[in-house]
Amino acid sequence: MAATEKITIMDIARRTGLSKGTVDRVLHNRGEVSKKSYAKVMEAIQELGYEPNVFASLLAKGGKRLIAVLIPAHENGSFWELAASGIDKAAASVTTVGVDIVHFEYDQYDIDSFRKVAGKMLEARPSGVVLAPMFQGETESLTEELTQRGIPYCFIDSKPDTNGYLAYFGMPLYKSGYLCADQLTGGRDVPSVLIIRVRRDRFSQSDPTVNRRAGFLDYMMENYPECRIDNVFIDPNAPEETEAALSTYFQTHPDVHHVVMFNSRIHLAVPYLQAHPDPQRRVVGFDNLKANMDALRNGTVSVLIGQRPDEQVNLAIQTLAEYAILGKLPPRKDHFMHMDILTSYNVEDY
Amino acid sequence: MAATEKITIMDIARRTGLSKGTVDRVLHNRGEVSKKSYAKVMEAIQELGYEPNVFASLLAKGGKRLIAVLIPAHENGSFWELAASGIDKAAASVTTVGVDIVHFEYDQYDIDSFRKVAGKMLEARPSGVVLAPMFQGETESLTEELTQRGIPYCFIDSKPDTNGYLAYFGMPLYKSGYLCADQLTGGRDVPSVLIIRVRRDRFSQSDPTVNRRAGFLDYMMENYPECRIDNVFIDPNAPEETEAALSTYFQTHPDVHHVVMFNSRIHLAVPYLQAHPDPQRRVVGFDNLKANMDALRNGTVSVLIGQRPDEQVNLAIQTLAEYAILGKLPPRKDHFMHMDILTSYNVEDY
DNA sequence: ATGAAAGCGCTAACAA
DNA sequence: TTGTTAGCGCTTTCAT
Repeated sequence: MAATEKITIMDIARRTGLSKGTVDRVLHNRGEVSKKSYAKVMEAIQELGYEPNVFASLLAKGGKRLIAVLIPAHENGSFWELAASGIDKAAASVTTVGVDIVHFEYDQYDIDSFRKVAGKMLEARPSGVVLAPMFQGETESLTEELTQRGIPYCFIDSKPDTNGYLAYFGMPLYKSGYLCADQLTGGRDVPSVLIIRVRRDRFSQSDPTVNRRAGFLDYMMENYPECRIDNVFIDPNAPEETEAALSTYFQTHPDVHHVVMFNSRIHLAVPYLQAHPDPQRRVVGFDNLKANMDALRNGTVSVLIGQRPDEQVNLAIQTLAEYAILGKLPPRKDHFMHMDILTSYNVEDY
Repeated sequence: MAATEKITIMDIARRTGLSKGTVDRVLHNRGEVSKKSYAKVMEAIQELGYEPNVFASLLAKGGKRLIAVLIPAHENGSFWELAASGIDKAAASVTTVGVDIVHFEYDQYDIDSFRKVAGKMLEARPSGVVLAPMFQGETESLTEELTQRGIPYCFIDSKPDTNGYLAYFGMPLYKSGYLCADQLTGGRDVPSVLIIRVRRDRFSQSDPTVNRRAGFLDYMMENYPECRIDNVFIDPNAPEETEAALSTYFQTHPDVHHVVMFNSRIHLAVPYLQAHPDPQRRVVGFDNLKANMDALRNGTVSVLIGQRPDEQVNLAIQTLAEYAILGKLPPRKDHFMHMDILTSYNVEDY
């Protein structure tokens, strides 16, 4: 696997009758080299099978590279807090190879904050950036800017329909809805299902869960077309209202035992569900927020589908680091992460 | 997060009035240093917050470090083939920091082959070794030898009751049996269960699945004590016999719809099961062998519990590499991996 | 357009 | 026991 591993720029300098300096110049295309010398060097590189020594290069260059992570601010116990936690993990491993990570946060409901923070981020002149596409238009102009500056970037969580990104790490959304339906029904006919939704999402430009919902509904349509599917909308900022909404619903629909939520907020329904137990009930939600996992443990939630957001940012950072430092391209662009099925029996080691 | 990042051994040499050489000596505990100087250097390191520059170190050292992986030979489509596949993954990332990986294989049913291969492995003078403890006694003497030579080692898959290892990566076996039972029953009472076992395991000194079986039986005892549990033994090398055994069993027990196997060989039962479908049947097995995953896809197996053996060896190698190169100790010794629940709906991105 | 030379921070062999 | 020194392979001025 390892080559003879001895050819240095000195070897190729000698071979071409040029100097280390010139060789270096062609190696980095920094002009100031005659066509002739350029060709000679290139040839020698080929023939000798020269491979640069990363350590020497990095040592000589000195300094550090910067990788920026641009994601929504993490309110406590939110999905993005999980994602942010992947930063430290990545930091630990890339810091040893001379790259630092800066974390930029914006308000995911405020496009201006995104613009502002994105600007700040650019000023830091990062060698790579990890980002989650929240505002479509703004994301587009940002990536254009990045492309212009030759700064590579990775998407996590979801990705737009563009193509200039270095890599993407996320869950296959449509399939996650399908999986969710299967876990909810347990593969058995079910007469009715309640979908709890966050009111805001109803009008949100880009509801990240639409694809997931589509997958869910398709599964139901294909397997249990008779199943009745209800929707209840709640407000994440008004717990009492949530309780009231669910209460009202279940009073008129005591026969509904299957409950599902497509975003990471199933924990919002937990207080009501826990206060009104139903031995026949089955509840499925998404993402391993602490509150969700607690609900799994105490039995209020049956199954959680997880996507390791921390691992997503970790991988994105690693990919960027390898590219920025070693010029190593990832084997493929799109990385659909495995969907983890969590129950009370395997949640502990997650 | 990033310190001023400028302190070199030269700084600490000046600070202590000693020379680079001496500082280097204490940095690497290579004796030849007076207690006094040692203390001074250590203090300066603390105060200045010195952190070695990996690149410079690696550049100066030159050459490569070696990490050896010592696991059973991987017959095609076996569990150990999966583990072995983690080697390449790890290789790709550690090779850039100057470490090579050598893979040693032995016959897991032949203790002599283990001895022989272990000897060869030692001759390669690795800086670290990854191993799966198959033969208890031999493993013990090998680890003693490694300790003597100051070579760190990690266990994967399972681990003995010793303590000198750098880290361990594996599935929590007892809990995996518990989880398995829950997936098999779907949390509903079940009148009877068939456990398929490999005959050889019956007398095998160290059946890796005993703990798993214990977890399974405990779950059943606690939740469905009335459930009848049958065992059928099969021979992995005699497919017709397997078919016959299952056939005989199901002829006399047509009412049994729940089937489970605790090792990675559920695929051995697939031909029979597929030929004799039962819409009520539920089958649970372990490990993501290709044949098992195919059975998941075609519906013969309902659930597979996976432990990412490739990830286990990858992590073990990474840990060893970090330790061997950077002297970085892992945050903890024992790493119980998450148990993945695989169904036909989430098997694709695994 | 090209060459010479001074490091980058650390290791290791040799002196002292 | 300690200090000195010559690299490791590459980058980057600064002359030429």
